[in-house]
Amino acid sequence: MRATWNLLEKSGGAGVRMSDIAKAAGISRQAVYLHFPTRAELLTSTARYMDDVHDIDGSLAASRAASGVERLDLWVEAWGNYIPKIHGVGRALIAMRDTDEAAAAAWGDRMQAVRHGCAAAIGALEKVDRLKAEFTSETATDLLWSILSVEMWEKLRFECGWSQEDYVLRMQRLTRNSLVG
Amino acid sequence: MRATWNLLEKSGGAGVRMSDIAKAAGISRQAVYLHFPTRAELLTSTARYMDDVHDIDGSLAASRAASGVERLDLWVEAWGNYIPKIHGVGRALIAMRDTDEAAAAAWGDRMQAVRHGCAAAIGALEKVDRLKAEFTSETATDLLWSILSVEMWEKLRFECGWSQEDYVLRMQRLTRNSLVG
DNA sequence: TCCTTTGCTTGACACCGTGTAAAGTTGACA
DNA sequence: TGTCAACTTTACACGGTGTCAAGCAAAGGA
Repeated sequence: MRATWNLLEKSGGAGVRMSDIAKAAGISRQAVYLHFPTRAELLTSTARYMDDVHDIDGSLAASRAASGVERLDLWVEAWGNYIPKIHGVGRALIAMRDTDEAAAAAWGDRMQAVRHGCAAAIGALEKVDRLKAEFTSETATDLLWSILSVEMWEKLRFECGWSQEDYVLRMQRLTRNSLVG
Repeated sequence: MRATWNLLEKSGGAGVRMSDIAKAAGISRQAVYLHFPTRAELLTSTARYMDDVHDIDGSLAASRAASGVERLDLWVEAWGNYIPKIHGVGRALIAMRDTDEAAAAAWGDRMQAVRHGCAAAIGALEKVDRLKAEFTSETATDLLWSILSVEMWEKLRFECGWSQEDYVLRMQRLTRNSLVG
């Protein structure tokens, strides 16, 4: 899993074959299949492993503790800064989605978890009556979740050349401007 | 190209093979290669063909004629309503990006054209001094372009279940709230 | 010491989809 | 009658995933 992680990180998630991973791990290609039945399984296991190492729960603690607009800000920051860490695996999983049912499900699950984070931030906003009137909590969550998607991050970071700091700052402003009333 | 179009439209852009297209067109798989050297070439030709049929220039005329905030609104509407028409081909091209250089370039080109549309809308906003002070025209264009990306449309339309009307309306509000001062 | 288990190795192969190649058919047109 | 263009069928190369089988080496218990 560490080999997978390394390769995906440096390649940005594309063009990493099972044989590359095996070579990097110092074992034969077949040996990889002794541990992980499919490529999708290897990727999702690696993702879980990365969550462990990065202590995702810990890094989201600050945002969970806050409330109202501050909570939104902290959530955007926390998740926004987590994206680059998982980006390699994410990209690989996203690429497999079209052809591989298991990959689609795995990535869908992870994104559903992110959606819960978004819903919680929106909930906090509603609690202090600062959610713009035009939104239901549902649609606001949809919007926040889409804005904070990995795809959008990729576009802004790589195609537009934004720095990570810029990204977080501007996403905080964007979400505040569009959701907070 | 019509066969390609049909298939990609009904499949949402995934899982359409050269042989499927050939069958749908009523010719052999090899005959397809007599007309289009590669899959990427077929897809991009189809995209151009669709632009022709849809008269993309015509449908953008209204937004080009307007100015200021109205121009932004009309641009969001025009492009937002064009996305579903090209979505099938777009998805297929996006999926090929990781492995196929030509597909990446073709899709990049098309998106660059969209970016010009975004830049023009931002320019119109600047001309009447309504672009929020926090933005350069560059970063505002980046943001508008990313918000109006096909990926974001997919997410809102399919994963969040928004209707096309909702999508356009809410994107108009979002862009106004976040860009117009 | 022998036997078994565990974790690997090598090598071969099936499947899929893209793309290439070659030889043959059909119909239009000069 | 001959030629050309569009197409057909058949076959194959390639790359990547996943499967299968036989074998090997080290650890550990009886």
